[in-house]
Amino acid sequence: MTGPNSLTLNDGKAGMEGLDKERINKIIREASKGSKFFQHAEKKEKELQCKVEKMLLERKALSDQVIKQSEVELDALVARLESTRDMSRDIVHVDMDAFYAAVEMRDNPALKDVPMAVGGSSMLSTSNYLARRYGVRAAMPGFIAKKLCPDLVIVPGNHDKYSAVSSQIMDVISKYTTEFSAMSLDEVYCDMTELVQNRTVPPELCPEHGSPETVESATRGRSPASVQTDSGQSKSESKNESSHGSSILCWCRRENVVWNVVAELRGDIELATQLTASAGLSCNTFLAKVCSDLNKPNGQYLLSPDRETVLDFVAQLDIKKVPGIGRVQQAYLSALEINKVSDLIAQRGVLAHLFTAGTVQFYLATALGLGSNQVSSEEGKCKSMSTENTFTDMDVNDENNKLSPEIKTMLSELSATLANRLKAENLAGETISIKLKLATFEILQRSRTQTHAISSKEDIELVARDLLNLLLREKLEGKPSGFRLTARLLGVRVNKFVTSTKQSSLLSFTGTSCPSKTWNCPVCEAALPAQIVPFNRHVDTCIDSHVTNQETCRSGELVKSPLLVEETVSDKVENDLVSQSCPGEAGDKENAEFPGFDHFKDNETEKRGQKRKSAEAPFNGEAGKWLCPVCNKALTSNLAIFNLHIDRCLLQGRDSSATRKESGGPVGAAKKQRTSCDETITCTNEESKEVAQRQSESLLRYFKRA
DNA sequence: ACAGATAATAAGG
DNA sequence: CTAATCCTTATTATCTGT
Ligand SMILES: Cc1cn([C@H]2C[C@H](O)[C@@H](COP(=O)(O)OP(=O)(O)OP(=O)(O)O)O2)c(=O)[nH]c1=O
Ligand SMILES: [Mg+2]
Repeated sequence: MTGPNSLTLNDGKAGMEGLDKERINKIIREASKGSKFFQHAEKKEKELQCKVEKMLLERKALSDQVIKQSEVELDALVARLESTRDMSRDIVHVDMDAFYAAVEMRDNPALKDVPMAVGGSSMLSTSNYLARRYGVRAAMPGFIAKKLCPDLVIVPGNHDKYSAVSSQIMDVISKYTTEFSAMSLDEVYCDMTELVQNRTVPPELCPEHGSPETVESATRGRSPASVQTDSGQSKSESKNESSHGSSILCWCRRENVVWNVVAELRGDIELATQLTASAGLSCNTFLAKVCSDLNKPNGQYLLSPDRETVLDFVAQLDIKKVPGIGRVQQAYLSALEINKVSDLIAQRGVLAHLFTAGTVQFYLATALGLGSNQVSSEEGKCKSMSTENTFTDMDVNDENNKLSPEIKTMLSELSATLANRLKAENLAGETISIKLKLATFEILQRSRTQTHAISSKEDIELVARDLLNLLLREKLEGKPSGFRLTARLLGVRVNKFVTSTKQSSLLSFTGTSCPSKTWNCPVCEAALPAQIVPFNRHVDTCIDSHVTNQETCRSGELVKSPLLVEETVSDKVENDLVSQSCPGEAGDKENAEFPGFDHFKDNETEKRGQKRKSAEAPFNGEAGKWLCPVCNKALTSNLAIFNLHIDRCLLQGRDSSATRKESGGPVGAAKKQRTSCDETITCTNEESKEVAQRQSESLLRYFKRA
């Protein structure tokens, strides 16, 4: 049972039909063997096979009776799904052909007739159709592609250029409909319903049907089920090849009008960009997407909005063609001898016991050819932003088990670029994650939700470095001294964005302003002269008014705490920073652990120095220290560091109480990724309402599907 | 029971 | 000669506090 994995060719992509898969896989294998990547891929493959085996055991344990029973129960769900079928809209999926590669070929005619790919020797983003004949495709390392096709020309990508071209494409589409949404630079869903209605003419005015006879125009893009003998065939066929203009004379029938409109759209895209697009025409996003692949490149495929036609169409589909079914799902399903979409229905009674309710519902909806017919409308807002870098293997820890300088530098750079990108979109987020890919290709991630949204380079770096430190501690546990954790990738992500009015609230004290001539007030953002006493006085009053005015500010109590703390600061912890003061922390004594705040050391001394002179103490009336409301330790009165400490402390509290609880008794519960479906569709009487609700909720979710 | 946080997995371009 | 991306979203399981 060796299914497809990262070590074998993924065909099934447009332009990759009928290749010598045998030969190609041999070359890939040859080029890969022994590498760390290969070893990791093998490991993952084994793990997957293991899970598949487990599932098969569960499958074996199912009696025919139980399966039958589930089938009956699932039929209710099928009926419910069926009742949601809506084929009234004309949904189109537009997908540029070999997009990046096509742009490069357009701009450099020397690349026109050679196999080429965009990317580098390490990784290709995509390839042109000539290169695909050799098995060269996206997500393949360039050096392996070269072995498959020694004449392959690899050109570096230019994302900005593709982005600009993408904008042109969107401009063209916006002339057709306002209801469209871009899934990527080269993919768009459009709702053409309205346009189609507007451009449909009455039969008596139809160029083709002046007379009553309704002529079905068959084209290359006709669905198999509806191909029939008709007179318009040759005309439509040739039009389809040429790809622009209206290929069908008839403008009185819905399907023909969509066909013509989309042909026109694709023509306009080509006029504007000199690039070709393919399109799928159907009644929902799922079907449209599948269809857009069928006549690639530079073609279109229409699937008639007819229930039987749709059912026949999906039934014969290879399971892997379904968007949402990737290599893992395929492995599970093919092990169950489910290879076509029709098998999903046939084996629904089995699926019910092996997959989650959501997955079963997704499968059934798929088999019914159902999908979302809503494009655009809501959201459009991004939910996370991340940057990551791959580098030659690098030690994470130095000889003292501190973060190595190289890693710190990486983290600093990543934080900077991420902060810039956040700033460009005026975003700030509460959750910071780091990602570490070890030299073994194993991926580790850690995240922490702060009590406030942050966006500055310094804030991001501060939290990210803390997370990385904690991860390092964790991974170093029980390891002999001298052990090095070595990584090949480091990444930083920010999510849980807050609304723009809520962001830049109290606590996003940006260190960026500190070295400059002016400092920005973290509350009102006013630029103030870089003098500590007046600055702090300003911030003080700002915070006071802010706290009282904004009860919605969830960090309000944390902000107030240091202000309300009585002057009980113990002087024993002089220069403490966060990690030293947190309970249970083996603290780093270096201030250098807090990047971007070196200048704060100066500020601290400046503050303290001036405080002795001045009666006006910033933030609190005492020795430049605040008390952590959680652990009661005295801390520097640096807002960012203070907040980091609190976030950490809150977490620590949770963790340690959890540890206490757990250590009291045995903790069991084996993990189960695919739960058997006992609490799902199968139910009786009272539970049914609840389940129905859960299902209809997830129904909505799953129906979005694109 | 529910909601939030976390970490891993899966999938897509 | 080496070399296996980068970015975004969703789902799932588990654990936590309420
Ligand atoms: C798979 C992949 C795609 N891409 C980019 C490059 C592609 O040109 C672009 C669109 O992806 P696709 O639409 O999947 O591929 P394509 O447009 O190159 O070819 P076609 O549609 O004709 O099959 O996405 C990446 O940048 N990284 C990746 O890992
Ligand atoms: Mg494409």
